[in-house]
Amino acid sequence: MLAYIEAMSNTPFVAVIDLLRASALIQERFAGELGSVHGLALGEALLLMHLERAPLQRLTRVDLAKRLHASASTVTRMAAPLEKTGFVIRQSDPRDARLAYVALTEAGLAAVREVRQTLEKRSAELFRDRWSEDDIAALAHLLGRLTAGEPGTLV
Amino acid sequence: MLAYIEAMSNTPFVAVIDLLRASALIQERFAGELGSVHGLALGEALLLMHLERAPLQRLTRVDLAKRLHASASTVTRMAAPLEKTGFVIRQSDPRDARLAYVALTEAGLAAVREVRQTLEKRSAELFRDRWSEDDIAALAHLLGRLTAGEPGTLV
DNA sequence: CCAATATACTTGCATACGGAAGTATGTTGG
DNA sequence: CCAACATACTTCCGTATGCAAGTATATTGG
Repeated sequence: MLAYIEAMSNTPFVAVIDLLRASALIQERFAGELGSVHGLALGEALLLMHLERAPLQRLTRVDLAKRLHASASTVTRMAAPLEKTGFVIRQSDPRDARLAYVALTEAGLAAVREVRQTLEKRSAELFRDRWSEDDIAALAHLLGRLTAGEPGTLV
Repeated sequence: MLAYIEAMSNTPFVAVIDLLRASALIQERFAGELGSVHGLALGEALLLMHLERAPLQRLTRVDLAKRLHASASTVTRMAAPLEKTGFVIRQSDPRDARLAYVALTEAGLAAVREVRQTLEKRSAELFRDRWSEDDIAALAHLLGRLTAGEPGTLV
């Protein structure tokens, strides 16, 4: 009862805690199939999805870092194996030699489209039980407001 | 426009993607102050909060692992520095010698209460702009449905 | 023009994580 | 009773991450 009262008076905190728990749950549930079926980590999939939605389907490493909420060094190291697989290639900017774009290849585009389908399937399964279309839409809308200020689009 | 149509027909996917992004955003924003003010990582704070809400304010390592969506080895290693700090102590079960409880100490209880206050403040700030009480409550309720099956209570 | 500063990226280092293997204890079926 | 299996925990190993430092290029202010 006390927990209930406390929860009612601390709605933002409850939302944040449940959001973190839901995120961990989703990552746990999605990572396995993503790795075994597509050979990609969740982070790599998100990286490719950002590229897919970017102009010219390419982004600099710092832009990717901001979109992925990761450090620049992490992006550098994430790009290396994807480059080796042939999903991305390195491109330089003739006007600014500091920039090293991570650009999606044809193979990468094909891969990210398959990955997206897998993620869509699993996402739908997540709400299969006792969730109305309106509930899901409401959740998506509210979460969208939280991420409204973030750079980049993934869907 | 195409993205808009696609988004509308893939609401579960949109919700999942935005949930992951919101989670990364929150972790990024909370981790700094949590570390500098309380000397704790976000994961350590969640561990202590689980202990605070558990019966006898203690849990076995496997229970903690389930609640934290972490591996058993991770919990073992997370508990070590907390034990060194004096926030938790190791307890054994007289009936089952395999069990090694992680139990909250008085110092740990004091620490987790302060951490909780910090998290509550930051959580409130997250919704300070353009969020009505009803919006926050709706979000908390929907996220609560996602984590309803999870073991343990944090709020 | 150029010195100072800012930006983009990479690499070294310390830390954190999951999975597999190992150890210890508990449970179960014959 | 005890052999086979299950459970709880720890340690080892490979991998991933952030931060700080280093390099290279671009921009800015005098």
